[in-house]
Amino acid sequence: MNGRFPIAMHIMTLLCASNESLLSSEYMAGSININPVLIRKELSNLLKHGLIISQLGKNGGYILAKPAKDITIAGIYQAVKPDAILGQAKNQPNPACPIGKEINSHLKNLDAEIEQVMLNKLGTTTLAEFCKKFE
Amino acid sequence: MNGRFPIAMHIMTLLCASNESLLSSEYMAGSININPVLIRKELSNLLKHGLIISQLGKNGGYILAKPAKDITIAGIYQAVKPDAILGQAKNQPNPACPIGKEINSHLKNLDAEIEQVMLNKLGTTTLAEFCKKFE
DNA sequence: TAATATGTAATAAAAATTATTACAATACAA
DNA sequence: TTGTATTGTAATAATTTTTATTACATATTA
Repeated sequence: MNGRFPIAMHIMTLLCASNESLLSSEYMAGSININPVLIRKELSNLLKHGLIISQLGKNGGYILAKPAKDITIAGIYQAVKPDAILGQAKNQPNPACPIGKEINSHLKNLDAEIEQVMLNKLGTTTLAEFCKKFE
Repeated sequence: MNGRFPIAMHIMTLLCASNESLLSSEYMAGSININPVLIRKELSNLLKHGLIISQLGKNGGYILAKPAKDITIAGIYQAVKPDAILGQAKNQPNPACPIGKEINSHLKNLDAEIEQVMLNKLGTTTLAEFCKKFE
């Protein structure tokens, strides 16, 4: 996992706290202290996942696509989740080894199980609840 | 998360399947298809965590430190787990922003909760059970 | 029509991961 | 007691991934 989830959470929290006024990528980059282009890339992704809405042109910016009480942390995680939460080996194991031959498929199954319990847990908190912590 | 967990699992599974005969780092590197020095680094770490035992010198190698039924996947994960399973932002958020100022501590709490449910789940499977899948 | 945003491509810089080389220390076996 | 195979680890190089920057087309408002 890289820094995408913290960035996505930061973006969503800012938008939640903005109380439906448009925020610019420049403003959010200032809060996160990161390059505006990277933010816009993540914003593109959140947009694609239907979590936010953008408005082009002057005075444009971003707002949440729906009420924060209807967005769960799980939904945000889904938008940025890596292929394998438990990590992926870069090299193909030796197919002549009885363990090496099969291990990737077993690890993949394990990964799917873990992702499920994570999503269950992350699904119990809404963005609105998370945002309340900042009051 | 990088490739350390898959490597650690591969090592532990090989040792479990070896039925208490010593395996060399060279042999394991061949199954995993990775550089022997990297394997030895991970072996050092597993050693430090008390999961395996090494024997120096000619005909040396590695074996499990205890029966595979007494080792859980959670125990293996603990040996290689990253600081933050949900990822860490590289940059310090803007302390002048009310969200930026606090978000890291809230994300850290969230991370701890998620790690706990992961460990609970990984704790329900032993290495012996995982190893049985390969029969 | 000027100004201010989003959206995105191309590229550069930095950081992290993985691989390699080298060699000391140890223990077995002939 | 000497040669050999193995662990253990440091130093360095190569590769890959992540993050930052530059540039600019497109859209919208005033």
